[in-house]
Amino acid sequence: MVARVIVDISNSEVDRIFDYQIPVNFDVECGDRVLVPFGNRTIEGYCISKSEYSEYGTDLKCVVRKLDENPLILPEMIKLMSFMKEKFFIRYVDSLRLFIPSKLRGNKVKAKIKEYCSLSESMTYDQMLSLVPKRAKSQIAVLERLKEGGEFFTILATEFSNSAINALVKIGVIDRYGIEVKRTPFKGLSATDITVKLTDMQNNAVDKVFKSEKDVILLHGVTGSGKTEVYLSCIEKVLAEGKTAIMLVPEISLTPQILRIFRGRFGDMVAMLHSGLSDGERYDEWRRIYDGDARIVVGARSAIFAPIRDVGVIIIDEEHDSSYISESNPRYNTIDIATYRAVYNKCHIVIGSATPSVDSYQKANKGEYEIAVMDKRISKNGMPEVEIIDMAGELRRGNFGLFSSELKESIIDTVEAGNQAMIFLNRRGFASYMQCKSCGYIAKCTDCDVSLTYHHQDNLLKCHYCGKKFKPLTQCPDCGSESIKQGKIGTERVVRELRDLLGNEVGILRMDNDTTSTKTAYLDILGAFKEGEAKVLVGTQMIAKGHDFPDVTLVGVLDADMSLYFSDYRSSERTFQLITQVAGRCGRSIKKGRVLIQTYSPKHYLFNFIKSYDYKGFFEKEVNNRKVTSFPPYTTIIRVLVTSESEDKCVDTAKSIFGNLKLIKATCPEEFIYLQAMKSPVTRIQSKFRYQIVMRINRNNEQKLISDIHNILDDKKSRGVSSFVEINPQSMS
DNA sequence: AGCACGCCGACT
DNA sequence: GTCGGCGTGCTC
Repeated sequence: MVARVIVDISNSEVDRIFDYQIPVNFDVECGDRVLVPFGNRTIEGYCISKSEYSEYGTDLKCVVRKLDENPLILPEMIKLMSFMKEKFFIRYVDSLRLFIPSKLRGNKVKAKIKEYCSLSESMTYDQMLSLVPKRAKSQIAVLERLKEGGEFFTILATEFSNSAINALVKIGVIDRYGIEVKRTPFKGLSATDITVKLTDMQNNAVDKVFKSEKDVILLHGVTGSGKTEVYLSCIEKVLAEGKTAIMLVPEISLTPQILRIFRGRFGDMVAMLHSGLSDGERYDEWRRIYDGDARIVVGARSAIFAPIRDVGVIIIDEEHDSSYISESNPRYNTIDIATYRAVYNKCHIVIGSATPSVDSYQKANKGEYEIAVMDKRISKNGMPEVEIIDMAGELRRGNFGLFSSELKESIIDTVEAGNQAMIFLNRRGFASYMQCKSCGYIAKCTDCDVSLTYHHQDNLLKCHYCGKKFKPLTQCPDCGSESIKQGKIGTERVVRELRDLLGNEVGILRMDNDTTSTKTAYLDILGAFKEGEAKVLVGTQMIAKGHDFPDVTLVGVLDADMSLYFSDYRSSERTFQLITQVAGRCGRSIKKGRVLIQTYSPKHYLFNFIKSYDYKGFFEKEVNNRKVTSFPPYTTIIRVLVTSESEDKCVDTAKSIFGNLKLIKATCPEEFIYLQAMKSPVTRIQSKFRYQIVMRINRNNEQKLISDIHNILDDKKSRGVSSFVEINPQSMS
């Protein structure tokens, strides 16, 4: 027999099937991880199929050995691998690497061993007592304790002295040995069981999910309408049928809270998978799923690749979130992967959001997706009232501060009433740039073509693209002037202004990329806020999603128009989603909430839709805009990005690719709405120059064109230059 | 990816 | 003469 093998080398040159002879002394199964000779070395590979003979010939090398007892790659995942190659042009190996924990590759797996103590089985309890000196009180106490059952050494050692335990081990009365323990993420996390009776609205949604003939059900439910209960109910239903479930949330920071709820309902049947786990934790959780011990997987994007069998439902919460689209290699779209798995498992996908993406809502409108609507909050209060504050008016009245007088008063009132407030500003740091007032010089990164952000806490200028740090400007390096201006305000500055406003006694927390660098930071900040240790939480978009704080009665949005005028076709959509999501953080329980939005363009149509919670109105307007301007979902944007440390090489390669694309365009000019080559908006990142070719094409034969583009890039690749394709990119920097 | 093979420059 | 630079090609 011949094993058809993908070798574990991520390079397009070797991303194809190699045939190997299966020796007579052992067999190889599909999905097995194997060791194979390759050139003059021996490497790992994966058997993806078997065959009687090889088209390559008879001169085959032999598989050296199998690396695991059982096949690691499920048949479903081998099929998914081919799908990912076709749909996203992802290399076979890169897919396979997504399917298994990195620790397995190269046999780096080490089970976690903990020392365990128990009474010796070779004698009776009385015999033991006779061996222990009568006055050795603590030794006897240890025996008493172990009579009830074995215990981990570390735990035993906190209750009794080390020497007593060791003495008992020495005389052979108790055994001490290593046993394997699973590394469970957030082990100590308290479980909350919130079993509640579903409302009619929720029941209808659940019914719709299971009755639909369509694969995908879009659950459009306003913030606070109880989508989580619908998810739990769907999962309960499929578990009862002996099936399993996958539940995805957009951000790692949301996993603890959802895990808490899931553990409360389903116990340790729940496993968690995301990139924030340690290698050991990830391996153990993966193993629990693979072995069938865990039947529900909760996680971020990558959890869609969990090795789970008999999937009964796949749930994607906050469906509109951009984190579901992988923007770095390997690039894929989670909803497409989920759809593939759902079709394979003959189950449904539920995608939920208060603010669905234009793309998904359009599909629902066209009948491609089923739609279930929940338009009322669970709490009787209804949606919080939204007020738009004209900051230009504030300026005219002589208020040059960060907060409008309305917001200032509201914050003080909220804190005095014992409630909590959230202040949202989607910009971190203290000041977005530093500029010389006399000559206009702006501090820029040496490796990237971007201005540096000033961070007050560590008194440094930081590059938000590459992370490089610089000394802050005290004097202009060009003209020597000492008057330096600080650019737009960030979250750090907001905290300082709040301090001035509220004094030192009121707790203020900040949550953004800078304060959440450690593993438990999210939990610490969110926990402290939930406990009421702080009255105000300041944050970037991190605070917008999913969190449920019953005491929050005020949400303030600063600089709401900042993302509105980005030259990106999705900026209105993103602004609408972001502001609606933050607004939804308040007034979720019995207390009434209030939302204050500060902007310099209060007349913008978007704010009317936000104010009246009119998603449909927003959608109609937005989709019409996209139609008349020929933007997605009516067209597809393709961007080819070429980067190199050498600007000449970069330009040469980009020009050459552009030449080929113009030839393609000549054969079908009607398909192209736009085709241009240019410098990338950020011309250099991490010392690499960036040139791009952007095109907008009709949305019918796009897959063929994208495939051609990939072939062109393969053809034009040269040393020191890298190039890749992006479809409808989230950002164009 | 790695490793071998191969063809030109400056060195004990 | 030859050690070593990295361009090119191949891996069942």
